[in-house]
Amino acid sequence: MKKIPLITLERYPDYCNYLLTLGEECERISSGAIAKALGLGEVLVRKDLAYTDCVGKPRLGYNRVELIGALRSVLKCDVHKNAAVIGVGKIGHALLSYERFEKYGITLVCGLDENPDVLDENAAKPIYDAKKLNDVVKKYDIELAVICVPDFCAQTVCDEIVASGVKRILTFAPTNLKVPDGVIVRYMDLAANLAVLASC
Amino acid sequence: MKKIPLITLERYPDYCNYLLTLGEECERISSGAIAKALGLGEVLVRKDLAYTDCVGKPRLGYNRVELIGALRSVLKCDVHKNAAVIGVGKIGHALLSYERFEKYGITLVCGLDENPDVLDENAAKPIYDAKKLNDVVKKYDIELAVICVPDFCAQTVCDEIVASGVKRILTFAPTNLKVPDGVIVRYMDLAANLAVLASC
DNA sequence: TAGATTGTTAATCGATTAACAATC
DNA sequence: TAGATTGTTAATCGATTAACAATC
Repeated sequence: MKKIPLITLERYPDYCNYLLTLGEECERISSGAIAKALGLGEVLVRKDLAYTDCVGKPRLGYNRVELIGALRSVLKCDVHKNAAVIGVGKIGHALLSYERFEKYGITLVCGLDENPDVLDENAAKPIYDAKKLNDVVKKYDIELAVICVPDFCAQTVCDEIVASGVKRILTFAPTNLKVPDGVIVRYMDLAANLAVLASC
Repeated sequence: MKKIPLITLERYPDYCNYLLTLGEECERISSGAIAKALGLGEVLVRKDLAYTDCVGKPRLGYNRVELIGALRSVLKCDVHKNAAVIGVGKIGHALLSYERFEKYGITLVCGLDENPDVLDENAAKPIYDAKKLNDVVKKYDIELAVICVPDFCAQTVCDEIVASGVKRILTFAPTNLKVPDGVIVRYMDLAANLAVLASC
């Protein structure tokens, strides 16, 4: 099984979301229809889908339900994963009550913060002292960390996360993080995105 | 002046942020140093910077302050722009108190929502009735709209935004938006990003 | 069967990297 | 001057699109 290019993987949630908007009355769908709905080329859609183990039938297209299953399988939606937010300010707090991660098999189980005022170990989504990072990672089997701390301490927090054994990091801090091989970082710089949008 | 590729433009905030972390004691910097700090190729850095009007000097590199200015100029940071959030749930609310947009010359001036319970026209960042979208866009000269409404009404809200004359839209809803030519949409799907991170 | 749609191979396009002359 | 670093031209790499035979 050939490795799926990141750029293809990044389109999979879009395919999933679109296919899910189509009701039960849609049993089969062609690459051309998907392409048109998402504004992509139809050959690109077929190339992307060819990485999954869902095969289309000439003349009939793809089975919608089967295709969703194949995409979700690549996205590992059926393997449950736990995530934690480090830094529970406004953004971190908003993420903790964000429900949408579940559809990809991800539960944001808790937050961690240095500020004693925001700690609450008994909440539905508990907020632990940042010093307990190692224990929390072990207790919940955290595989994904979301960094929502202020810019200046992002690298320090990142180092602690890496030391705790977590290998996947999503960061909202606009800082280029240095991580060892094997650790993957994705960046979500809200301000930069808005700035690029404004200037293009 | 040749059009700057989007992928280059998307790296400009990273260059800016890095250059700003260097203090006054750094007067000049080479493409190699920037490349190393950001994990890019040094020729790529020079290619990217060549789109700005900052020219480097062989042997000396680029003047740091001048380069920041040139990057900010392309990113139009010195042209002030107003933005509004449509949908003031947890995420929309967090964005309203997010200060980081200012460094790119963008002010998130207000929110709009359908829910009468969250409205507050007298707050520092007022929240208006969504019905007043046209008036708000005119009153504040809104150039950027951030969609934070639930998935199912994202397209409807998007259509209203387009009708109000706003041509730049950042959306947190995981829905492919149909917009007329000339309107640009950028997508910020938090859950999808975490899912891709988890599966790559 | 005929025709729509797939999967694949070849061509194109754009982005990155390599090579190198120019120059401070 | 000599050497580090730029800017540019050529080569490579990867992603997208075009063409088309296979097939349901």
